[in-house]
Amino acid sequence: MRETRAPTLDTLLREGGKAAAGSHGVEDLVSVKLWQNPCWLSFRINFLALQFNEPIYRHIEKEHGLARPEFVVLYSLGLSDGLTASAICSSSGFPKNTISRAIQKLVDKNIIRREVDQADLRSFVLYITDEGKRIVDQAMQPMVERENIMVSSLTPAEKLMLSELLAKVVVESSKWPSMTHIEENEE
Amino acid sequence: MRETRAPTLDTLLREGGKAAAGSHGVEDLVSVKLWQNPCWLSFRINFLALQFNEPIYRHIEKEHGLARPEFVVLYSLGLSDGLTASAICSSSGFPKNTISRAIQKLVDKNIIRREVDQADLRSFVLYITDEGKRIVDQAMQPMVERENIMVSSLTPAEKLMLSELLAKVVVESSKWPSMTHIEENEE
DNA sequence: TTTTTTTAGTCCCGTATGGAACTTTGTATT
DNA sequence: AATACAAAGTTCCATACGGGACTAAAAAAA
Repeated sequence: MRETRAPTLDTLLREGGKAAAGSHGVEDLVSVKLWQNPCWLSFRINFLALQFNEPIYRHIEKEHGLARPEFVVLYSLGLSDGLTASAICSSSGFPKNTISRAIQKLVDKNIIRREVDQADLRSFVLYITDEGKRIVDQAMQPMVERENIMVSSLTPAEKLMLSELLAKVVVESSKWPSMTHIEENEE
Repeated sequence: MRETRAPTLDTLLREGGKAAAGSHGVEDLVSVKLWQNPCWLSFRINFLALQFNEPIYRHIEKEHGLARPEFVVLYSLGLSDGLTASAICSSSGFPKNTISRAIQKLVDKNIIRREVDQADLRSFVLYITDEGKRIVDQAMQPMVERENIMVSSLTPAEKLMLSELLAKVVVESSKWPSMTHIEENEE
């Protein structure tokens, strides 16, 4: 009867939502990765990121001829015009050379415009063009739709809760240690 | 006074957690992407995935000489030994040629072992070796630690809630439309 | 049984990617 | 003011990646 003692928090987290889910539908290995995984969070997050990104970026590539880094730049400017390359880098996580190339392509395609920042001659300020706006607007629709589909099984209250919890984690992310030198077990 | 009417659900979702967060710490563009973004979910998810993956995989590469696809294979086998390549593909989202290459490298390094499946001569069953087990065990520690750091600002109840909500979404993912032919606005 | 279609995995190849070095400008230091 | 240091972008280069064609085996259809 030792088996019936209260489960640890770790176990609870790992098996979070298992009871509610039953076992229908989900692929075998997916359910293992869901319920028997010490890294409950990273699997869930990565899996969902992938499920979202893969079809969306494939579609954007087909429809607008933009690769992912290009669209990331465009999307960022769509949310906040007049950005600098490095701002886009740090908010998106792409390395600066990748973003640099993306910017050049977008400039060539007349989707964005680039002006020297008079306050800092090293950097450029980027502006979205009308053509660019047209593209983001159009590309946004499928993205929003897919998001809605993804959370369609949640109640409004649950959606809100999810949004808030994730936001909380994102906000705290600036305080996480940089993990540059993780404890080296072997010297 | 029109502005004071109740916000829509969309607005609530987008601004989920804003009140609680204040504006301290978070980078400018990050907070725009958090609070003024029609795609609240995908940004949060992608951002967190990145914050997790980038340092972890850099570390694994440095410490064990394994690229991301290789580690994905190894990790999968660590959770459930005796898998087939295609199972790993569909649970991880990597294309099969990438996984195939990763498997070959791992076999060469004696980290996994590959046997022909007698029941289906096309496929191979993969097994983790002792060396492989050693590596996963060792690589797991920093992953778990980083996860814990990521959610360290949440209460146990919140962690559990987050785990359950994400799991629920993952479980439903098998039912999402494939999005192969998104509504083509232009012919 | 024969034929057709799907599935598992590999191979080929062009390209996008990201590390590292480099240039230029701005900021700290002395 | 001179010197060192950091930051913004670009360029170079090796390579990992993924699309697509291909082979072989299994399943489905005829």
